[in-house]
Amino acid sequence: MSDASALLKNDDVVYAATQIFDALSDFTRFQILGALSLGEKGVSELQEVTSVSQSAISHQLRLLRDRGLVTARRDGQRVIYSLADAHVTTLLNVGLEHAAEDAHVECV
Amino acid sequence: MSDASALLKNDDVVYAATQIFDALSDFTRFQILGALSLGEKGVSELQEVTSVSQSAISHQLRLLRDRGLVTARRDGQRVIYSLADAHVTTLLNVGLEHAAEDAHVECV
DNA sequence: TGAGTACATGAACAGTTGCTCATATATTTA
DNA sequence: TAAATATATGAGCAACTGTTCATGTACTCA
Repeated sequence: MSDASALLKNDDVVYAATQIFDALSDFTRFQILGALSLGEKGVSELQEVTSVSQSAISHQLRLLRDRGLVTARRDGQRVIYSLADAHVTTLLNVGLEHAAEDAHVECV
Repeated sequence: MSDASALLKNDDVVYAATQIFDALSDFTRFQILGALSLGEKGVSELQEVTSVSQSAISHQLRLLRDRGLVTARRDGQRVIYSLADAHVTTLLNVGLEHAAEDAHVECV
């Protein structure tokens, strides 16, 4: 249990935090991570969730992998992606909840 | 209490979430918000926390205000900024905690 | 009113981002 | 091995971002 005001003084921690938020700040990447939060998926399955090309998705997956948010394993011709850890799921959910409240979304 | 998988299907909510994360994805903005999480502050006080010009801070404060993350009130010559709601504090803390864990920061 | 202080704004620019297109690599099956 | 399928990569480009510089506005006090 760290104290936030102490962490704020550590520039490396602050920078690391901005990098996590940056990964979540793009629509395509958020869709990818959101889809993966429901279960591991191959690239072509992710393509059905987003509205961009296969190439664009691969580029974003590379970025997410480089930043440690997703992991990949090969399964035959396919490459299966998963979220790297529970942190990502937590952040996705917190962001979605708050966005939903701010936007006054009707709860169906 | 919303279900994340339902929110994921709502493009407006997803976009709103990315906008929140985007606001937190810049070093200067994160420093500003972090400072405000410890209490309201004027522009010149925020300048001591960051390493950029007064103009740059004002520009970022404008962005944060437009996105509803901070509020401002005038007090004489000064303009005092505060975090708009508890959501922002929560996200800051969650991001910092996770960044600290990922970075294996020593807990002093 | 005029000078001084605090903050905001517009223009301009270098650096970055996310995309598509074309092509390369890896794997399976005939 | 050749063709088909699945994914990755590099180049190139339009759009966006964060900054500084110069200047504008708002308020206070003498």
